Amino acid sequence: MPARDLRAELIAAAARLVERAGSPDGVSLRAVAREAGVSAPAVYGHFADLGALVDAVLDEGFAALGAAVTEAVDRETDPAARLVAGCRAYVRAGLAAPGRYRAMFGPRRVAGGARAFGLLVEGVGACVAAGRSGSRDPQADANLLWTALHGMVTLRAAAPDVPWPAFDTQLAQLVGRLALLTGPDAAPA
Amino acid sequence: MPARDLRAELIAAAARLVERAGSPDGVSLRAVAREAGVSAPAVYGHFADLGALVDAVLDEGFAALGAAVTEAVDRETDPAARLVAGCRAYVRAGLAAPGRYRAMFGPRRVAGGARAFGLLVEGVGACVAAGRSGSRDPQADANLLWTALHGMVTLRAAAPDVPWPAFDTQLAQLVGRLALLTGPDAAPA
DNA sequence: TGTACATCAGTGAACGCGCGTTCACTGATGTAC
DNA sequence: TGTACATCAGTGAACGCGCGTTCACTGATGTAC
Repeated sequence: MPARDLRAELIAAAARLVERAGSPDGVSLRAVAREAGVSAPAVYGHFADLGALVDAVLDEGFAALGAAVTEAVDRETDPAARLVAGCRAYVRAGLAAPGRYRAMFGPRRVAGGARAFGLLVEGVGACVAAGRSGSRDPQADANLLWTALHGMVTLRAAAPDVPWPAFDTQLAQLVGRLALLTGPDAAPA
Repeated sequence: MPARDLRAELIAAAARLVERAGSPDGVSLRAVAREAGVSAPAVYGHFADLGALVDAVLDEGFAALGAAVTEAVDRETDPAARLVAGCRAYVRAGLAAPGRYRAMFGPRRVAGGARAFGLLVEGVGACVAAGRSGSRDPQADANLLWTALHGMVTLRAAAPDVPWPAFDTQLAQLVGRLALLTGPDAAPA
């Protein structure tokens, strides 16, 4: 193991700047090097250019998002509870690094989001199979759900001063109504 | 009336660049001047600096969004139809200039969004009063709705290549389920 | 109507700055003998 | 163990560029007489 892993340090430094800027623009290679305490040309030893470095930051973001959701889902057994837990983890993970999340779903990129969507389709499908959801089109309803979760992350991040409704309540209502859950996890009112 | 209204032309040019960049960063004063066919110092005759010019672009965006929603709502009489029409207009207007919409809800700013939210609360309240919605908390449900509409704009804009469900169907389902509509505009499945 | 002048929106040149990228270099680490 | 050398990650100086902003200017438009 080397004394330091400059590649990882550069990604971490760039992630901090992306987080601050909420956008890949406005992050400069020189600023990343400065943040990492290293000269600017040192970056070229690890990344072809600034674009590759930012790509690495966003890829890591998608990996973290997927891991958070998977981990949360795996902690539950009941299909509806799994769906709710996964959705909660998605929004929480997004809001834990809202600037990076925003950049992940900015112009170009996004490809990594498809994995999260796949998990949602599965989750809704499992609820239907268990008789816990009235969905007649799990794919379409998972789409509604993803749309709403994405909105929850980005709108709360954009306006942190607004007195938003309680997080868990709002999340449970979105999932309950859009995934047409029945039983204990339904949240009609 | 002057031969040309450079102020308006600068706002229009800046709006084009914001649209292209999807972010206020990455738009430079010199680029705006170039786009407007004018020298860079000419900008200072109309705006204090680049920030003020971008602010004008975003303010105009909020005004356009509000006008589109109001106009659509005014074309309907039935409360549920008004709500659906207003929501549809919101998403359509956002997707008509997704880069600008994204910038409007980026770091700082957003204040203009409160007006749209107010219209939504009114709309849900009117449905409740007319017995067309089962909502027991119109404010909270309007919040859910705004969250979902915002997600619909930003997620579709971020991933235009994804085969999204049909626009009107998806919109009607979101509104029907989140505003708890009953009757012809309900969209349970 | 014709001339002299004031106004003022927009210009072109210039400034200092941070940027991405290149290049020859340095100096620490590891290997060969 | 000790010395000579190869490797190679990171440095510092330099380049050309687009940026925001300033300044004195120009030249068209409108007014006064």
